[in-house]
Amino acid sequence: MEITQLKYFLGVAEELHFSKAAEKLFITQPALSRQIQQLEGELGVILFERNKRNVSLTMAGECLRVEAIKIMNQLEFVKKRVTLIHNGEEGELRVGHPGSAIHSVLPQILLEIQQKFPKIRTILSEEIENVLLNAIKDNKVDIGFVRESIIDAQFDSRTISSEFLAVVLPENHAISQDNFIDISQFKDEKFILTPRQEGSVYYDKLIKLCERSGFLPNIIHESNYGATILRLVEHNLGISILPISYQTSMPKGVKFIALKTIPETTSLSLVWLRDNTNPMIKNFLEVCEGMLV
Amino acid sequence: MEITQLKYFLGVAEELHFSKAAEKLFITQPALSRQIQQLEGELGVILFERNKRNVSLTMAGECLRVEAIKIMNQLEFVKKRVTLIHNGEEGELRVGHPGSAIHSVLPQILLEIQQKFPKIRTILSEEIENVLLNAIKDNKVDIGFVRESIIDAQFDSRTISSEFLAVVLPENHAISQDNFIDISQFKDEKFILTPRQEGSVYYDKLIKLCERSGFLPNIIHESNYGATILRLVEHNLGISILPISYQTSMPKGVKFIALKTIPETTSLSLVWLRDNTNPMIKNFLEVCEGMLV
DNA sequence: ATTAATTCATAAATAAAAAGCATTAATTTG
DNA sequence: CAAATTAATGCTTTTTATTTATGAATTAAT
Repeated sequence: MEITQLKYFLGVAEELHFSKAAEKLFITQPALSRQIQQLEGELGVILFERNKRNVSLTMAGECLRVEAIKIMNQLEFVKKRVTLIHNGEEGELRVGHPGSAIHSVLPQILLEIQQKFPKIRTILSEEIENVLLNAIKDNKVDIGFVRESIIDAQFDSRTISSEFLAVVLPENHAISQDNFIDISQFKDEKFILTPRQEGSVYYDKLIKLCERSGFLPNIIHESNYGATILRLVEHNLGISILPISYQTSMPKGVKFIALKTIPETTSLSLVWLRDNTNPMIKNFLEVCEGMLV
Repeated sequence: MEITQLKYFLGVAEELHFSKAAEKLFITQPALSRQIQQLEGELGVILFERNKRNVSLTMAGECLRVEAIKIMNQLEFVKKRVTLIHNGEEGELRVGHPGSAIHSVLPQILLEIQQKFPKIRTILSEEIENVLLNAIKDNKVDIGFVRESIIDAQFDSRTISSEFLAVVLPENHAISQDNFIDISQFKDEKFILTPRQEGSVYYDKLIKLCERSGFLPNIIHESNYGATILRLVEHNLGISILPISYQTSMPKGVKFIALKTIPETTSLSLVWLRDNTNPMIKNFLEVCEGMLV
């Protein structure tokens, strides 16, 4: 049994006339007769009662008609769906992100994805950088947000935004925007930073920043979560350096001093496995770039 | 897209190996590769990620796999169903019958049908003979029970049983089995019979029976329904002649006197339209004959 | 590093299937 | 009864699918 045969069968079932059906199907009448005979032969069933003048469906034929219509519709449906998936317009995209992203770009991006590709379902997982990268390698996550770009042959990455860093101080701290000159002013402070992770460019960048100003930060607390760091600063447990975008979710008891020189910027990149063929990655990137350039 | 292509696709999707799949499908590997390429081309979608050493399903491929399995199962289901219908083992059979049949053979027949062909659904309609025959002609009923056989070119019929007639008397009637000789004994009685219908052999038979005994019955009531007639007899409104099988549903206040000569028998036949192709008719007949011979 | 083995893709040849054309047989209509 | 209609049949051509043979890329082994 072939789809073409079912199509022919439905043609005859609709017209109840071989010649007319053949015309509609753009084949000759004998070809059509043959195919129906063949279908009947294979099924071992008479589908049409034809008595030289009238063609009508048998009960078996009527049953096949109903079912064949269903099958044809299902087939059409599959074609459409498969195309959507191929074009990355439907499916599940597993997005990993650091806690910080949820405070900055992620909500807008997800909103935009929802609007442009309503059939894409995003599955978010918040992970610290090295866990996230491993998840991507293990194909548990399709695409992830990381600070600074990654140098690794198996990954592909694209920088989607760049922002200044900022010193985060408790509100009552002596130094403010007005009397701030350089971060060397904080050389004797206690620092709360993200933990040093294997291969994390972001951490190294922060350390180098201090080194260039002639001191090594005295790190007394570590936390992966920007929100936690902000709270610690608020309670006078130390100061920190964070991407400026955290300012939007800043608690009342802290203040930000933006660092506005070129080396004092941090970039946000998307990273994915070079040979991950999930077609949604392409569209996800497009949306991200379209929004953040 | 053809069924064969889907079958091939599922083969590869299962093995994830073209050569092995080809072997299982009893074709050569290039033939398989070609068909998959063709399918991909037609859908405009890549179904397999093949990198010379590994074959894996893309997301689109995975979607097609799931749906193709459904379609193949549906196809198998249809094949079976259509065969059942063709063999008259499934479907609806519309059976018309006179009221009398429900008191005699019909219950057993339906039970037997249920057991032998559990997928056949019977739709009963009780009709008096001429209405029933018209319903059959109009293809509203597939097969019907009638008393005596029908002489009509468009019908086919088969006699399935034959039984004696019986005189039905009120319990207190002077004549009983002991002193009964001949129905001429009832020549002065009031009769309750079925109504005279166009072309009804049964009615004519009853009249002839009386004529042969030298009288014309004095018919004072008519009713199509044997049960009604029995009640009328019970209440002393007259006597009747009915097929002996009514004895099984005889009320207390009546008695039966069987008429045991050959002309005093009545046959029960099944009648259907000669060109009704409902395949269940054949099986229905078989069951009826198997039971009642 | 070279060789052997595996495996999917491609090309040309062959086989199979489908479609077309011409015609027939049966039936209906004027 | 002739003309028209319509599905089936026989034969030919065209199209499609399959096979055979081969190539290219990759991995594994000596």
